[in-house]
Amino acid sequence: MSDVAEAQVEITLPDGAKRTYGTGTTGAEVAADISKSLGKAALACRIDGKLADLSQPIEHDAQLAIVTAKDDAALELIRHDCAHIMARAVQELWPEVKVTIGPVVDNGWYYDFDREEPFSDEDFAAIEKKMREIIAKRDPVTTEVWDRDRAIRYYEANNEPYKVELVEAIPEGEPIRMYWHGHWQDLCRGPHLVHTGQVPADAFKLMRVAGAYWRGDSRNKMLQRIYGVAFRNKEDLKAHLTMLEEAAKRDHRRIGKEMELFHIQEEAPGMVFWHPNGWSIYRTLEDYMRRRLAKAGYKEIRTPQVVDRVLWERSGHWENYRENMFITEIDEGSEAGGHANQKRTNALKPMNCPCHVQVFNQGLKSYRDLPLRMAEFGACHRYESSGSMHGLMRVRGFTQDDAHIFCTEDQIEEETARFIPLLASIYRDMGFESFEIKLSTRPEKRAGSDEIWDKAEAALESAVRKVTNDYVIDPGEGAFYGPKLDFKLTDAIGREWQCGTFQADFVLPERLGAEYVAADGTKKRPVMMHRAILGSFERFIGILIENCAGRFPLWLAPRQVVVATIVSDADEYAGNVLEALKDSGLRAEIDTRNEKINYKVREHSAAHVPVILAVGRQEVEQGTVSMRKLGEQGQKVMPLAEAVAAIAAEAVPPDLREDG
RNA sequence: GCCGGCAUAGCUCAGCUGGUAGAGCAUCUGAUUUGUAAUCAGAGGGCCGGGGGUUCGAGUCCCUCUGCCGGCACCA
Repeated sequence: MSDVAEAQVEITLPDGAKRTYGTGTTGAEVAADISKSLGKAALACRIDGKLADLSQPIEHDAQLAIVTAKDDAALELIRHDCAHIMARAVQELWPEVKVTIGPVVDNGWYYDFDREEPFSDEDFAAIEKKMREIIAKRDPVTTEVWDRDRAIRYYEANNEPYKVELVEAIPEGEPIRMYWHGHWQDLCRGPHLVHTGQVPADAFKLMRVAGAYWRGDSRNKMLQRIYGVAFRNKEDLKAHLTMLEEAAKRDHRRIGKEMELFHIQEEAPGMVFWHPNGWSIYRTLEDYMRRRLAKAGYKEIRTPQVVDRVLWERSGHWENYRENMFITEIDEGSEAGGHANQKRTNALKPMNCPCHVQVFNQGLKSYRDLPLRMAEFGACHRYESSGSMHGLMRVRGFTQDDAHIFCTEDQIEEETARFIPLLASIYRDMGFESFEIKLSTRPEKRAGSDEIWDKAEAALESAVRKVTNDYVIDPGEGAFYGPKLDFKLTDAIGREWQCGTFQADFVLPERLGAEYVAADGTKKRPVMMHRAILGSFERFIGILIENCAGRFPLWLAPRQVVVATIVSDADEYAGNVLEALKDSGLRAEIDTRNEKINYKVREHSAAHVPVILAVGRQEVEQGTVSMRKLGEQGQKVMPLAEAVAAIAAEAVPPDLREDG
């Protein structure tokens, strides 16, 4: 032991400087040694790149970096300590509450508690106050590594059953780290700040309380989760709260109401009533997709929405998906006098694939027909659980931009390679520049031989690589019937949405007996590729609304132009302007109300109308219009024909533009 | 489905500890003919989400159903 005590470690700092200390020195000591101010500012450290407590002894030569408030890691530390400080505050206020886990999440943290009484908004104020008291105390944060039995006994003695479970779950060989924030104790991986006073007292806020299952399993008890946000300083917190307000303003449910796009009502939860403005967007989008798919070699079809259970039994949906299906039962034959009350059970289709196989199965298919790309704007219904519905984003009745590609195993790669650029181009046209690709590979429980999985996974991956090396693999996350690619796009405020998908299926063609005649004259099974780009029209329009905050690009805007009169003497001329716009295929409306032009401009601008053409006496005399574009200050007076041509040119859908 | 919250005029919301409803915007009517983000005046408008209960009396308290909101779970 004495050898060790005398031994020295060489510490290399980020600027390359080397310093020598006794073995077991700590980051705190080194920081204080470098300078008094650094010693004070130090929050934590990195030992050989790994974030660690300042109090952690350094036993070997190491790279050491001191983490201060400027460091990116500081935020995470602050949030993590907030979680502990909040848990301590809660237990000081209500000692009977049992603590569980409290990780850092985007912008803040949460902590799950087991408490009989629900937390109320009033409780939040009390908890925040208590947290500030704890911060003001500047209680030191200390840590020890305990052995498992001791930790378990400790938590049993303290009546913290969840902590006992957590300790038991820590894998052999991993340290069981106990932390104290002052007198209050928690099990934690760490690292933590040096003392509670390093958390800014004015830069955190408790946001909301929500239910959450213990360990995320719905069979377990529901706990109460308190979410909070924390930042380096008051200004950042304020900026974040402002950002949340801005995000709320682009909520598609709110904009949908304001712009009269759609509504949903109690008698049809999760089903959309599209209003004229919303339906205009929908149809414009559908027309666009129809052109894109036709150009990409897809044949559009249409299949029934109500189908006998027999088909669902054959496809496997009856067994695996029934609880998500709308089922109808009707009496047949009772009136005809035959067998009374024969029941026939149908289901509303939750997916289009079985129907598409039926179309494929009509007539004998040759290998020369493959790949066969069968597209449908398929109206589907799924009985989604009541708690999962959300505006247009998660509904029970929706229409997919669905297609199935029937092909040979050898064609999977080529079809994948065709699909990805099509998807990218469509996303770009919709205003989304970037997206992520995820490859999900074979799960434990699966159908199909290893050979075919090997082949399909390799085909998907190789096709992706032709486009980009920027993709992630999610092992074991594939469907039981085949591997898949998922595509996630990023919207204007940085949120990600999974829309596109490209999935191989080895099972359904088998179950529904799809086959083709191969070149050698034998019958073979095709592989089926399920694929969608938008996902569903409903959800995608929801995403579009939030992405542009209701200010649609001209080609998608439901009302492209409003002609607004300044004086009633201009009414007749305004009518002519309207006709000219409509003749050019533009969606235009006229506003001859007895209101000031200020009023009209304000109202139509608020409604996100892209172009307002104001006409007064001057315009009538000169045959001009005064054009005002949304988002721009001021206006331009120009001859009517010129204005119409300019607007019409801008309103051409992106796939039909000359400049491509 | 689970936990918590919410449901009042077309919209956004107020209505304290129970005493048969109120504002702004919108709508309608009238005046005003107006030059680029709100002209003025007046009027109409509500089974207070549905059902049940407590009470002399319920928008307000209790139970229940439905829907919505925030999460969680789900999303072969």
